Amino acid sequence: MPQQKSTKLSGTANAVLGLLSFGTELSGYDLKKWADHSLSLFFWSPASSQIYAELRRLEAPGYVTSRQVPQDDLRNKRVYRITDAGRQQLITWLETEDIGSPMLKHPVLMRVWLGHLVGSDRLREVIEEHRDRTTARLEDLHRDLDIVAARENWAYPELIIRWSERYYEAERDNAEQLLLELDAMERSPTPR
Amino acid sequence: MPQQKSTKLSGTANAVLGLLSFGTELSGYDLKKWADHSLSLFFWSPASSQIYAELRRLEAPGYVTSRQVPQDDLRNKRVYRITDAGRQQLITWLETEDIGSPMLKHPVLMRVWLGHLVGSDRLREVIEEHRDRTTARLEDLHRDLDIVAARENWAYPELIIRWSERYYEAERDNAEQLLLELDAMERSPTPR
DNA sequence: TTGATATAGTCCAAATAGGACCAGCGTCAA
DNA sequence: TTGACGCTGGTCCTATTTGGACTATATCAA
Repeated sequence: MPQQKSTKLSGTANAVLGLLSFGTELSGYDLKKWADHSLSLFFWSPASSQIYAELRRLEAPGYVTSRQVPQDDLRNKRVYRITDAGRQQLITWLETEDIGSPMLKHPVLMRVWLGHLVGSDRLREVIEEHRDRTTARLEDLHRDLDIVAARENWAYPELIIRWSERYYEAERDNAEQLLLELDAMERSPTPR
Repeated sequence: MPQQKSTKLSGTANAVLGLLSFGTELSGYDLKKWADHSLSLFFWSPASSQIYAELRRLEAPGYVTSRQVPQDDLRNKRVYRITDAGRQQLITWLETEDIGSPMLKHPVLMRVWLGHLVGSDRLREVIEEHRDRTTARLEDLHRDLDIVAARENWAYPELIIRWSERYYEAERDNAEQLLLELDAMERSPTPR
């Protein structure tokens, strides 16, 4: 019976527990794919090395269990499953950890901010590309929505996808507006 | 004459150069405050230890210069100024570095995503608080806009603030919509 | 037959966060 | 007037996290 010492878990550790909390058994590799696909919409996606490290750290206090699955005669993979203690730990974290502010890391806005160094043609190019990539992303999301909506017990992830759709729409519109304001700036008597 | 070896600079290093590129001489402490205030709108704000480390790293290849400023008889501070080489380095970085995707780290959405563990009252509470904090932030931003608009040479930062206003408005509306969808979910025949 | 892509990881260096600590000064209240 | 607290201006240390290089095998396509 493994002791669950109340070691503070990092955000990444709890994110991994979160992925496992939907019930399926997953390998580190699976977790990375899932994270890229779902978690990355609203949180970062941890590096795979980080995921493997967290899994080992989660196993010691008994928050997850693992077993070997033979793949073929030479290889096997290790799949992980959340335990009741792990689920409880996650719930406690969700309820007690205070909720920080959202963080945004936006390379396009970084360019705009330093517009005085960039040149407005290049700037416009960057923004237009961002707008187009956002629009493309929006279509992917719409496909994801169908997939997620079909599953049971996925009502909350579905909310996330709907939220993301609205988020990307706003992003696209904001890019458009930014282009308009750039036009206006260039026509106005801003001295250099 | 310091050699500027073309050592790759980290994102943080370039962000610091960016802050200095507006022309004023700044101490590490000033830079941290500025970063918290402006950079944090669309990029993260580096830890102060990180800022001091980057400043030392930027001085070696001659991207910034520094001088001591006596404060009182016992203490003095060190202020930094960007050099032409630094400005050129920053421009090169802006033009050649490829532009990654925006990254979002959103603790509120994390809670929503794990809604099956959280309980819908708590969830609603979290979202409402987020909406209110966003609204408050919006007012601060509006004040900042007046300050920034008054300065010359700050047209691009002004664009950023306008962009952020639209961003926070969308965030507020999205939170509101999320609350509506939660209501709908609870009235619908979702088992458990 | 060669090469690309997917699976399933490990390892390491460098970047980054974040808190503890230090010191002096100013201010406000008890 | 003494103490508490906060702001300025940092340093130092540890833990976290990233990201790339590396190892293998299997599978599919040109």
